[in-house]
Amino acid sequence: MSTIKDVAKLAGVAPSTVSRVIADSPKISRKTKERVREVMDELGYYPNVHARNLVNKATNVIGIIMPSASYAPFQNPFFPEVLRGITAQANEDKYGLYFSTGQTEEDILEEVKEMVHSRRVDGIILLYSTTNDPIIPFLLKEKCPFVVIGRPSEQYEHVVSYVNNDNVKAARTITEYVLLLRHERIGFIGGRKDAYVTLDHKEGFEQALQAAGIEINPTYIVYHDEIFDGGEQAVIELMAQKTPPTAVVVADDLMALGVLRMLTSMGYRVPEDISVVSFNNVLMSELSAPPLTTMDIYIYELGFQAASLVREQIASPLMEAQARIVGHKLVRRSSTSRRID
Amino acid sequence: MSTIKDVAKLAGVAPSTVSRVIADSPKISRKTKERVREVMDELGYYPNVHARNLVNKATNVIGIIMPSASYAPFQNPFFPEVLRGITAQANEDKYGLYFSTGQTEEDILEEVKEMVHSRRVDGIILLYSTTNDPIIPFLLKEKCPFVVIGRPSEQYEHVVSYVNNDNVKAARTITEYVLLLRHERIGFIGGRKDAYVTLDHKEGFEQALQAAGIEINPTYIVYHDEIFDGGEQAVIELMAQKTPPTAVVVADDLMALGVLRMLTSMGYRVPEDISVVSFNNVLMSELSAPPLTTMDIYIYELGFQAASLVREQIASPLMEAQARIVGHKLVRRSSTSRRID
DNA sequence: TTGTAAGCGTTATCAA
DNA sequence: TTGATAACGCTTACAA
Repeated sequence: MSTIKDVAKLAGVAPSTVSRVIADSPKISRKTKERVREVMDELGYYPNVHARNLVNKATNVIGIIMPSASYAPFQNPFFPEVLRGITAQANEDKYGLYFSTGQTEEDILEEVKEMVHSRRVDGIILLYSTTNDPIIPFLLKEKCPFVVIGRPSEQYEHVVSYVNNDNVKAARTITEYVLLLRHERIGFIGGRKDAYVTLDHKEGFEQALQAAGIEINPTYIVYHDEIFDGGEQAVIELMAQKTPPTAVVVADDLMALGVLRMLTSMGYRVPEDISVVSFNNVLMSELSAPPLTTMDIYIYELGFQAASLVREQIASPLMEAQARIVGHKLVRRSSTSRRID
Repeated sequence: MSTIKDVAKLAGVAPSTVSRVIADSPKISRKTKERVREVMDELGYYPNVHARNLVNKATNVIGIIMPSASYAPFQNPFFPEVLRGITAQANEDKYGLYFSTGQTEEDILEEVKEMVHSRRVDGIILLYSTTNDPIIPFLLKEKCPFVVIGRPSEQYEHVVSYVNNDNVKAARTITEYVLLLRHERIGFIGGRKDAYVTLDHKEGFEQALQAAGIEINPTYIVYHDEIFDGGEQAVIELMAQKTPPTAVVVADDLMALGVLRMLTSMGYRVPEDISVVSFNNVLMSELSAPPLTTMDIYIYELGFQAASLVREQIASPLMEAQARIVGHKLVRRSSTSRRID
């Protein structure tokens, strides 16, 4: 494995000259550059990243923090899709990606500390957002550039950068759609209770009901973490009531598949007996029976924007925090119909 | 940000002593260790990984190579699941994960070269295996420890380590199952033609037919890359024939969902009119209508074993190549039934 | 335009 | 058991 010195010697120049050629410094003559480059090719020379990072105090690597494995994560196509967006932009920017492997929340916090203190990464993308996440204050304290996908607590709203959907609005809209279909008894199946997306969905859901003058029935509101089983559980809770809902708003497409399955097994027909809507528009939502009416939130774009925002944060560390809101779009399919009495 | 020198000064020892404390060298007195550790805590000291990697010539990082985005990748739950296995084992072993971001095959080869030459990683896991992949000879030439998930070409069989299923056997078994259900006209929908898993599936499929004394009908064998659409396309090709098959063996659960959908839209009933089997047993295969009979290949285990194998390769570079075969298991559900004429 | 030399934060060798 | 000191491979003043 050759070093900069080998190249220098063979090219008959000083190591610093080779370094300048690598950086494509304008102060080096074309002739020298050519000669040095030839030698580099000949030797198959690649700069040692560690030596380079050591002096540069930068790594060109972004740390990607996954939620703890205990929480829905990799099973849900949300993550692969957001990663696809991040990957595309990172590749564009010549950034590398370093992944957290922690299985528990404590693990992950430790990993983040290590990433930052050991200078493993120049910036971080958090793929989730929950209340009271100790990682956010930590990153803030360390002045490490980072972006959260989702949103921080109100407390940090103006100091941390994030990429999010307007989940309140999205939930409000999808609920309004259900209301327009003449449904009045509408259930809400939220995700993990400490995720901001859940809180925001609930807020939008309630706004829609209130605006329609419909009283909020707390027994119609349930929460579940687990991806399919959660949906199935939730259906039991909702449908066991004396006057069950005629429509449900579900946190996530995958959970909605669980809902569909349980409903079907109970003998309900969707959408004739009960309408189902959800969020995310992952591929699967189109293939279910019936295909789901769902809110597309442009997951790929969330990832793409997060990567581009973290690049900006790294480039200008003094830049103030920035929020980017990605759009959403209702995709009408066949899991919803007008209520008939 | 404090360095080893700061710690040394504050603790009243030499930097080399601090280094020994970090390594928990037995030659350092307990008293000194305690004092140094206190100071490290006080200062919030973390070793700089680049300085360390520079002298150690090791990184404790594994490179993960995804297939090019043009090939089915992230959409398919196979990848998240295999990653989950890798992550779990890597975390255990205190290895970090560095991801490729390349979008094209050339991109990816370049990235691999950079990873290896720049000493970014100690070893590599290839998440796919295709014929004529230039990455394998490259890694071999560089003597970089690596493991492929899937298998290398026969040419390299004894020199590269891999973790695979016995895909020939698995395909043979699932085909035999279909044969036992009295089907004789059986279609085969393979995946990407240059993937070894496809070749092996086909081999097993044909073995089963031959053993049953059934002639192989080339018009019953089709290939498709794209995940759902491929399944749908394939159905058209297969069912448009004068005597269409009464059962199909599909490369992948997701593709099978496409198959199911197209079949349904054409008015065929599954399994009454036509039986469908596939491979992988991803979560979704249980939720389809009807739930799929599929071959579980223990994807998580593939990832887990790959990570543990690459660790071994890194630890003993002279160790000879090793193959690990993960089991498989037929999961009978409702997409198959006895042929009735 | 190029070369010399110091320094980035570690670890390891050799003395003490 | 501990301390000096020389690497590791690169970048960047500062000189030339």
